[in-house]
Amino acid sequence: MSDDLFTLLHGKTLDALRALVPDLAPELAARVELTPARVPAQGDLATNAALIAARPAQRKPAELAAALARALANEPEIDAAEPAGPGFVNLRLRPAALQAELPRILRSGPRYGDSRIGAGTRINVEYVSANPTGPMHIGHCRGAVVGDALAGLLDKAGYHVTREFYVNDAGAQVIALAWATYWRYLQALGTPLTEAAFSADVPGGFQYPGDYLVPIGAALAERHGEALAGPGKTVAPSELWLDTVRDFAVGTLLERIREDLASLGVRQEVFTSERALLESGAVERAIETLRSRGLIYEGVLEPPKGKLPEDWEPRPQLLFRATAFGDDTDRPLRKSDGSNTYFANDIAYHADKIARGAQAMIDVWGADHGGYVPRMKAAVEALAPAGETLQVLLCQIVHVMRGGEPVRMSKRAGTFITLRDLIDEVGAGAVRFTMLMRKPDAQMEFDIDLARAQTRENPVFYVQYAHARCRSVLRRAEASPEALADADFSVLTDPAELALLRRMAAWPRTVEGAAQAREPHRIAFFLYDLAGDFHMLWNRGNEAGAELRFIQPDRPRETQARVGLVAAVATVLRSGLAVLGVEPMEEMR
RNA sequence: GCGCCCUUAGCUCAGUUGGAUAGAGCAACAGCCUUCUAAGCUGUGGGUCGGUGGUUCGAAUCCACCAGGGCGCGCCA
Repeated sequence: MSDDLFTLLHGKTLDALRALVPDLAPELAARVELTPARVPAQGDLATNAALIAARPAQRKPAELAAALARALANEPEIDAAEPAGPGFVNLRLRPAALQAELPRILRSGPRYGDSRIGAGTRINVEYVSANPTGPMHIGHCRGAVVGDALAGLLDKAGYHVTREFYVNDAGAQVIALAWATYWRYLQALGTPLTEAAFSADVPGGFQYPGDYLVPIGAALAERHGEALAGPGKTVAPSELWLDTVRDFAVGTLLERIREDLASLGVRQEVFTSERALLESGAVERAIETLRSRGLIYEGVLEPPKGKLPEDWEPRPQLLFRATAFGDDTDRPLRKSDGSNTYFANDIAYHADKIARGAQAMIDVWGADHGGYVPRMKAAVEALAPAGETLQVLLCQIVHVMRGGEPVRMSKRAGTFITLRDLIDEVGAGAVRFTMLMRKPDAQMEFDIDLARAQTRENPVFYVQYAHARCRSVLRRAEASPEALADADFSVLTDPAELALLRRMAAWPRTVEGAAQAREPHRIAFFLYDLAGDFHMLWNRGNEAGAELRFIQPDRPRETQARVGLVAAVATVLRSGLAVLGVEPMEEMR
């Protein structure tokens, strides 16, 4: 835990409660909360402690609350403690207690709000994990941003985070990619071959007609000349070229994906190749592990309820007993042609993550994979030698809006918006922040015009503007945060200043809550609120009389304290933006 | 037919894991610049938290049923 104001007072509340109710059960103590007051009339903080403990202590909540209030009122940080409502205790802090948070912020710098709730738990966050069959488009973007911000959040909360990308470079879709690239290669050699004519030769049907493979085909032609083609630059047997073309196309596209991700500020340190995993025999090993636990059998599944696939027929299959772990049905591991299902590969992949040391895993997926979650969690539960866990975050669909109209996208028609286009148009920071202003399990509209707007409507701008204003003051004041930490902050007594202090004091608590809930969007909302508090105080400095201007040459004591306050705001804003992976702006003119 | 997600102000959305009188922004109306960035700030109005029951000191939050929207439903990824 951090040693911030909230944590300190939460501890004191629990101590006071235990003094009144000595045999308080730990699970009840864990439910005791200290939360910011909803309305100013209730003071600064409120606790539900008496409500939680009243029943086991066989006391009336209001009476216990009164006793608790009397005890807490003696604490030096607390100005007043009063029982309220059905059994709450409202606490009013001494301004000094809030002011004391400022030196802590200024001395901690970007580490302010760091928490140890993660306790160094090795947690693997896997996100994006697109097929390397084309450029990143906007559909991949939300998962990339949410995963990356979640990783940043968990890192700040004291977890040992691994950021991972699973490269789906095995299976039918990369074969299809190889064929499409081969077509572009033949074209680069000068073979006049229409898509229709070529498609007839492609097993499983032609895919990936997009132009982005043209340069890759050309590069192959340059590197290999006619060596991969048949006589007269025609289609050669695939044994001759498939591996070469596939590896080259996948490698090239993956490199491009990494570049796109980097321009979004996403940097995963681990890229795991599905194909390498398969070639290592990992799938067989994982299945053997499950078999040794009696969780693998040969069986016939019930037909799915509702609409039946036309070619459905009962067939014995190699099955994983997912129902033993809460799934609706057992799940197949082998296809009818004898190859492994994607699920089988994924079991091996998660076993691999565990083998590499992951104690907890988070997968960020698109909502269309929702039906896959129970079986994957079942598999991890079945594998986990030491209780390793899997959580899956599903990101709902993003609808892109421009000029008030939905932007239609079709991969086939090549009208999808690439991630690169989006970043070029609105900027990486705005893309990230905007994506994080929604909880991931709700569908969202991404309004391109709004993300670019320079008004309060646009939260990114609003937060950046607050930071730029802070920096402007600090440039003028020419003071270092370290020196400001020694200022006399007792002059900060205006309600607007205290509100800002209260907000910043809630930062460590916000980090912990967001990390535990796996909800990075809470950080974005916190920053938006903090920026609002700051803009308000700023404008008070423009009022007649200007009592609250930060810099007042004839009042050095006030100036020192207020510039310290501004430095703290800048620090917390930077700290929050860093969690979200957004670069703070020094100036906006 | 079944499963998962969503439904909160005219619009876009929060709601601190069950807390007190449900909050922001936009839009509407009324104000604030000789000043540290007015790209900003202040105020006013606006609600049957989709519906009905239940659980308890207390429900937007948990449970059941219903309605609407989205996603998915042997061997695709």
